[in-house]
Amino acid sequence: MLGSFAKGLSVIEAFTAERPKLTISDAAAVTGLDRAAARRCLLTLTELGYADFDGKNFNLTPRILRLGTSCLATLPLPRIVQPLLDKLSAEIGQSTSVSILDHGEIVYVARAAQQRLMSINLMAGSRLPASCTSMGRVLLASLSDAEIRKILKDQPPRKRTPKTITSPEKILQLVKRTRTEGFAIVDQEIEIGLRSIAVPLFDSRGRTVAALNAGVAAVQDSAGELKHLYLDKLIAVQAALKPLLS
Amino acid sequence: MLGSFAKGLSVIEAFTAERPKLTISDAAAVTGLDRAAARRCLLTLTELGYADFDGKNFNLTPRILRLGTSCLATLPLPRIVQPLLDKLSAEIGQSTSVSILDHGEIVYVARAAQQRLMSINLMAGSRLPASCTSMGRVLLASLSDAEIRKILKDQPPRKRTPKTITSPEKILQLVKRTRTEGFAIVDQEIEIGLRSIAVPLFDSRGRTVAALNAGVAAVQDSAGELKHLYLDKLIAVQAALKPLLS
DNA sequence: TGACATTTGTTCAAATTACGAACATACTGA
DNA sequence: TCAGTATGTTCGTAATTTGAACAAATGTCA
Repeated sequence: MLGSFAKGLSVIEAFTAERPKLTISDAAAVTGLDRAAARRCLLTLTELGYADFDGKNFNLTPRILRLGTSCLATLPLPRIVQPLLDKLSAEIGQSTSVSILDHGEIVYVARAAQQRLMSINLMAGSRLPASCTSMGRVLLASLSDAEIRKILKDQPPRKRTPKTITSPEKILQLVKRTRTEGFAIVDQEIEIGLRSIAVPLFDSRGRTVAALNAGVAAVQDSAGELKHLYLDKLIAVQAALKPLLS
Repeated sequence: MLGSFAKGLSVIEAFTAERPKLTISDAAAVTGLDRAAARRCLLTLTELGYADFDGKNFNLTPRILRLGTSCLATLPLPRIVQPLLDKLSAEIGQSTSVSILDHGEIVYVARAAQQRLMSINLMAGSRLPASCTSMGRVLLASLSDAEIRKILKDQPPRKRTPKTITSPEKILQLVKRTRTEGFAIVDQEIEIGLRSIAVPLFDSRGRTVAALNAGVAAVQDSAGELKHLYLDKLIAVQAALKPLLS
């Protein structure tokens, strides 16, 4: 285990949208490193061109995107699903997305946006909690109950709207239902005004590798209508993609 | 300079779409590290959850996206430009994008795709050479001639299509013209069948911070028509964004 | 099939590097 | 202005990395 490598990575992760600029002390506080170690990491990042230093604050440069993007590029998934996603999105007139699971979070890997529904700007690489999203529920359904419980325990669901379900047992129940029904509907749990329906995407061997969803403005359709309006179309894409995914 | 941090980062960059899986020896060969060093980096990545090991090959996990995305999230740009980008794209019926410069490459930070024109799938974080793209020419125009020459020398333009201009002096001339005209048109230099027109995006102090473009299928409009069809709309967005960018 | 060659992965003492307590410097508020 | 606090930097010590040497696996030819 290369200690300084691990520390350096934690320093990179310390930069977020809320904290785009960090001083040495900031970085030390966020990462739990001492100031000297944080300084060494930041100086190294700067020397390598991954960060800038204006005499006071450090901030990441676009070069950092090479790291994350080298992985998105690594995934064959986006390229395979994007055409079908665009087609589906145009067909149903709604935003559609594909995401994968990373511990307790879903990570968007492809997206076909129709109009901006959400206050936050989702793009490939964006993350949302799995427990309160339709794609998350569908992805959790592919795990064992024990794994789901561990995730819900390690990252307790936060109440993002008054409708967010935060009880681990209730979520586990909903995930179990998703397992038998083959889809998940989430009603304004991530953001008021937004409902979504998701289905799993299977590879050719039948393993869940991703989730596909459609997001709909709450004013448009009721939660109950989502199934009748969109499930068939989602299932069709699911079937079309199955032989294409390794 | 934390050596093992630097080496670790180079190992992450060794993973690409073409080489999504690497053995220890592969990684060593690509990065120029010796096998022992490459091994330590890969094992560390695996231990931290950034990579998987199947007994033979290593591959990156979605967790890696936290690194790159923490930077995209860092940029206020995507969130500011996306709404106007969507609007522009719908208005002109063409794909539009915003990118920034990173050394000799442009990095997409936001995109509103209308229909897939290009064979490659562009998304936030994608990179293309600056020298043969309309946004790249516009961004290069904000640099000094010496800086441009250095970039063209360090990363010699590759012929991507028969129409790609690769002569450094010819490119410099085109960039100079872009400087006076305020826009750039590139005709099938990045991919046959694709033309594009770009303008710079200025912050409130008048500094070039990004570029905005529209990509058009070559069958639709001639290169000459691009200016009359789209330049006004691009300029309008440029003006609308100027006070919004710090 | 077996023996040789080559490639890949792993170990460990030597050498280099990182660590962090201590020091210096820059703020901050009374 | 000055004490108090927070932030940044240095340097001897201690831990980590290094890479040559070894072992294991894989490929190849008779």
